[in-house]
Amino acid sequence: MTEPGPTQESNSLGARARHYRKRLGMTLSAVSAATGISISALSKIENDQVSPTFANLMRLAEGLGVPLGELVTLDEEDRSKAARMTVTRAGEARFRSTPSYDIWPLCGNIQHKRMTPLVERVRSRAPADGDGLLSHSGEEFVYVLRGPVDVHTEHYEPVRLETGDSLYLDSRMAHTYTTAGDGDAEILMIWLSPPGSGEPADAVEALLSRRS
Amino acid sequence: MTEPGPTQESNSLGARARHYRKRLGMTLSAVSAATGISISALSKIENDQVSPTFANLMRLAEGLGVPLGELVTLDEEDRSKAARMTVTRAGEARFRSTPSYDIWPLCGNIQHKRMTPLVERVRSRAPADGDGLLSHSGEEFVYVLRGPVDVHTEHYEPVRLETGDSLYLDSRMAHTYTTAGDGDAEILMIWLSPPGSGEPADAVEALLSRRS
DNA sequence: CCGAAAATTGTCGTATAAGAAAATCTCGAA
DNA sequence: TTCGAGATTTTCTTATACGACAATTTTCGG
Repeated sequence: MTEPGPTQESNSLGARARHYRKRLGMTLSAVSAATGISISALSKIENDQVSPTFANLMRLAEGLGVPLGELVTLDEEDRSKAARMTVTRAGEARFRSTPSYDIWPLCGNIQHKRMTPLVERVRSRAPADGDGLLSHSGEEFVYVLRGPVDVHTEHYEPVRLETGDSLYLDSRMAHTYTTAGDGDAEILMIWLSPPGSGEPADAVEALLSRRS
Repeated sequence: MTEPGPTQESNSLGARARHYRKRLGMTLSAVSAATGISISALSKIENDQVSPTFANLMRLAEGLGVPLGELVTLDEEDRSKAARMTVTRAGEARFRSTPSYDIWPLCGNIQHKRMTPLVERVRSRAPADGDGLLSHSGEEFVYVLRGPVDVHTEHYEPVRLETGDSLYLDSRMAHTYTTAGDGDAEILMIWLSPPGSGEPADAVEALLSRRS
């Protein structure tokens, strides 16, 4: 029965569940396989036709790779921004450097952005060469422009990335990058500061100072 | 041991529920009155004899004055222990497509990431070719892997990006990408969803769904 | 327009959560 | 120790989520 739709509950549990599923490009049957919940039950959950049990909520969060708190919590807070668009040409970025990296912050002239994009040239060949493993807040995504690159972390075995490979990691886990080939490697990194930590206006400076 | 006794949380839902109730010095019947949940149901929940429905979880969190995420989420150690990393090899990503783009979501299997990285192959040569200008919430960063690419927006003149150029834009401004060369172009896009999207604005979904 | 995949809706049997009331437990006071 | 009143747990019955299957409907690409 289609309730007159008091509101298009964009923040209902079902809407969030669907959101996370779509985000992974998964179908209901894929989620069903991943969670053990039947397709029909999933459909009813996403359409808010049932009130799922806690057990199924946990399975669903697990299968979607979303923290349970995230799945059930309604977020609030809408921030507005003035910034609209900025372009950085190849080679136009301002150059910075640390013992282990040459860094080109991208799109630095936009003010209210929450992601911090950088191109880094990796010069060191071993973790000890430069700064060692570093831990900081936030998350980072890395796309290898010119590899190979080795990723060293405190919890995983080193991973070798070739050109075109990508990686996503929780920055709180200590990590560092080294070049694994003959010459320098080059990576594109996008760093995302945690929600509470103000504008990443000086994010690059923070990174640079941490690394000195 | 001398456990100071301050909130040694068991990671059981019932234990947490009981803890929050005790902290308020409330009795089961008081909570029942505050939440509308029967006393017996509350007792069973606290003893982990049942798997409460989502409806009751919300009422319980409300009545206890605890954020729902807090009530259902395991403690901090668990959260940080989920030190996470994921790698996607070049060409390993799942393939999706729209009339104007071929899309490879990257690192789709990591838990709780806030950025959504994609590689997109841009096929359309004019904004009208495909989806037209698209507006959604959040921010996006684009790095051109193989150009040239034209960026069309509602407020700016079209911008031509060559290989290695990058761009940062407020996704709420309608925009689209077209290839400006002979063949297809390829871009790396990182989309960042807003902290609390009152609007179900999922870029992947928006891109994948033909129109909206 | 067509066909295939995905998603929704409906039914039924089963498992189990919710609610009401009775049974048991706690614990302070006489 | 006993008593008793509130607090909690344990029956019961009822309500409803779940899984399986089937039938549409919707979506989306060709």
